[in-house]
Amino acid sequence: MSPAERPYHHGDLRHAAIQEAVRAIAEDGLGALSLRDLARRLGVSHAAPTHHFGDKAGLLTAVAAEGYRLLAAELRRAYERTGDFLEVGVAYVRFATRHQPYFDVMFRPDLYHQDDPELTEAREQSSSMLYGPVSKYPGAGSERQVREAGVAAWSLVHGLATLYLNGALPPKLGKDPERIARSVAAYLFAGSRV
Amino acid sequence: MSPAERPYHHGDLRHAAIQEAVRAIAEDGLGALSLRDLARRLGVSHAAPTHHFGDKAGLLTAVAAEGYRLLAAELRRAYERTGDFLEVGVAYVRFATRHQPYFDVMFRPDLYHQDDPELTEAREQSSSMLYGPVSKYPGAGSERQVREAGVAAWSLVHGLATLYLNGALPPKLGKDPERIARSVAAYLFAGSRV
DNA sequence: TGTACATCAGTGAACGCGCGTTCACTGATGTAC
DNA sequence: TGTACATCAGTGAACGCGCGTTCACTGATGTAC
Repeated sequence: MSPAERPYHHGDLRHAAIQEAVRAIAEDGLGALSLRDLARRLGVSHAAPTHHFGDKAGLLTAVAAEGYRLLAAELRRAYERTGDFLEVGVAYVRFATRHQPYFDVMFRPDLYHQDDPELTEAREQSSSMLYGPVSKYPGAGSERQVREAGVAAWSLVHGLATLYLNGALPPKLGKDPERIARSVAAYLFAGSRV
Repeated sequence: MSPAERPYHHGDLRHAAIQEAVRAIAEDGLGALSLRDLARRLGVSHAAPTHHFGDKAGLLTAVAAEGYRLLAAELRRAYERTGDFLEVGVAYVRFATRHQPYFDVMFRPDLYHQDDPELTEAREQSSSMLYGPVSKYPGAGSERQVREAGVAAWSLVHGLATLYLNGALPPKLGKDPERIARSVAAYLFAGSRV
């Protein structure tokens, strides 16, 4: 960017930094992310990001919060569109694979400020989309059963997404994460689904 | 350690380094592990670990390989003892929670040499313990069904372990990972289990 | 329409740090004869 | 039993690096009057 295109004030550095961080993680991995590299990518002084986020963990907190908001929205959309709990699980796996940078950050809570109010609210939005639908399932029993069934479902799709992203799944399953999710998740509650 | 107790030759630095790395990760997390800190803990020059492992990734390769060997052994033991596939899943979660440092390293393949022969062999040992038992299950159908059911089971326990270690599970489930695993994993193949 | 002033955004130099890796070396061990 | 020698294990100094954070600052913007 030439000096002419780079005015003193960036305009919307906070948003731009979050988006560029996601892009950088997609390219080089979360481990390689640094504030200085991010600033370089943004064409901005290396101290500028700190000005907005306080510190590196603050930046990742913002990324995680945005990730939880996006996830909640995708889960909600899937459920409203299909009314099918299975499709909520598929949407979870889709989110993880399409937005791996967000997903990676979200599940590295050691890297961000876990008590940030914006973050915790976004996380609760996601949780309610995971636990809400299962309680409406026909044959859902006690509160405890609903909770355990919800955790079973969440565990399955979370594990599947994680193993997929690690390249740990058997190659014969193919490469389409949504298709895999749809096939594999069907084994949950298998008896009650027929 | 006093100089008198510290002879020039350590004796079994390779093994000691792996064990101490595991201990260090347990205490400070994988992100904080450095070769220099490890050498300090071992009372050895900072270049000594490199002598045995080539580089940092080499050390983590050895840790991951050892982890896969331990996991395979635990899964095998659980299956031989109970003959129950559910208990293999419980053993997986037990391994992840009791040996979190190994588990953390094993599923960060970006940090080690994935093509190391010792590692790949140990990983295959683990896989066969995950996929073997499910094919003997009554009602196991086509090869494809067996594969998908195996992935479903693995995903569920892997996801559960990951979420547990992240502190992401609802508190009401309690704190005993084996108990949680036994309850939650029962929802898999729920119809065919009764 | 103009001016004073507070506020906000971004700069750039400097700090101190710990890291991984390389390298020529030295100390110890074991083996062959 | 002793000696020569190859091999292996570990040392310590040095390299260059990029990082996060701090800080006094300057440029730009908007608001009140």
